[in-house]
Amino acid sequence: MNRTNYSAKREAIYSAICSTKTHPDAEWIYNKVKIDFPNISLGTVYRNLVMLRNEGKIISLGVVKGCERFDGNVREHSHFICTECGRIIDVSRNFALHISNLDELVQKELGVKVESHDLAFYGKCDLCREGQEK
Amino acid sequence: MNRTNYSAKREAIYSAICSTKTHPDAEWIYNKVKIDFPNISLGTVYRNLVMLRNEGKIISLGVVKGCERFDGNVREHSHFICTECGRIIDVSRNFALHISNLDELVQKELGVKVESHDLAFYGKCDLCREGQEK
DNA sequence: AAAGAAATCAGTAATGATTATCATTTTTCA
DNA sequence: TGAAAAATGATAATCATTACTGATTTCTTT
Repeated sequence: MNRTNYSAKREAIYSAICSTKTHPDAEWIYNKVKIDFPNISLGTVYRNLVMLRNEGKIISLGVVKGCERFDGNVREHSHFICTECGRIIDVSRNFALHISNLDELVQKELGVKVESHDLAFYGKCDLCREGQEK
Repeated sequence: MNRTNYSAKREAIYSAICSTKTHPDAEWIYNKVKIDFPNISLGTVYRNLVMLRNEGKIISLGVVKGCERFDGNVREHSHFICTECGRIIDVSRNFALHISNLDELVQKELGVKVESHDLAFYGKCDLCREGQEK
């Protein structure tokens, strides 16, 4: 198997993700890292996102409006996703107690191995609501 | 505003989605409808998926392995998604009571309008587990 | 410290799902 | 029925992501 070598770029990518609560996509991360590494390639960002995700250092929040979004906060927490602008906001209230025991129920019912779960809320964020005052 | 005219193809697309529990993607639906409408275009499928979703007759389950997946069952229910093969399985156990009251908490905390939520479980399905006997 | 091996990278081409376009066909309703 | 509106087929365009390749960096073993 391939080992993992040190990479300053990978560290910068990870730092960029952890530096924000915007749950960025590859392009955002690329532009952020570019400040310190002007010659970085977008392909390098994508390649390292896969590696960081496999290592469990970041998680994917899925595809929102065509772009995959990432989070450096790997502790269990829920998100609100605005269906209008695509903004993703952390829900600080912890719902783990409500859900963690459900994993076992799903495993039993379906005969599968549940490794994670995700609770997301969808709707209109505050900015989009006032933007259309409704 | 534009009205919505009758369309036999749209009905067939909706029927195709409701005829299966596989939570299909556009390509699957296209091939299914093609049996009865050999000249249907893939673009028509995509166009009608948008319309059916806007009407609330189907829901999107998000992008799994690069393809958006759809469900004709719009009643609240959770899904298990296999991270290996992309299979999506309905969870029959109803968790609505665990979650519905959380919408309000999220609205209060973030000042947003929550319109829906989604609880998904991820892991390895029975087939993928035995396929790698582990 | 230096060399060879392995991993990472930049730059660029390729991929593939989805969307847009437009001329033609179908549906609606007066 | 016939004109206006909506839907469609065929195809081109878009755009996020992946694959490729030769150069560069990191690691290991002297």
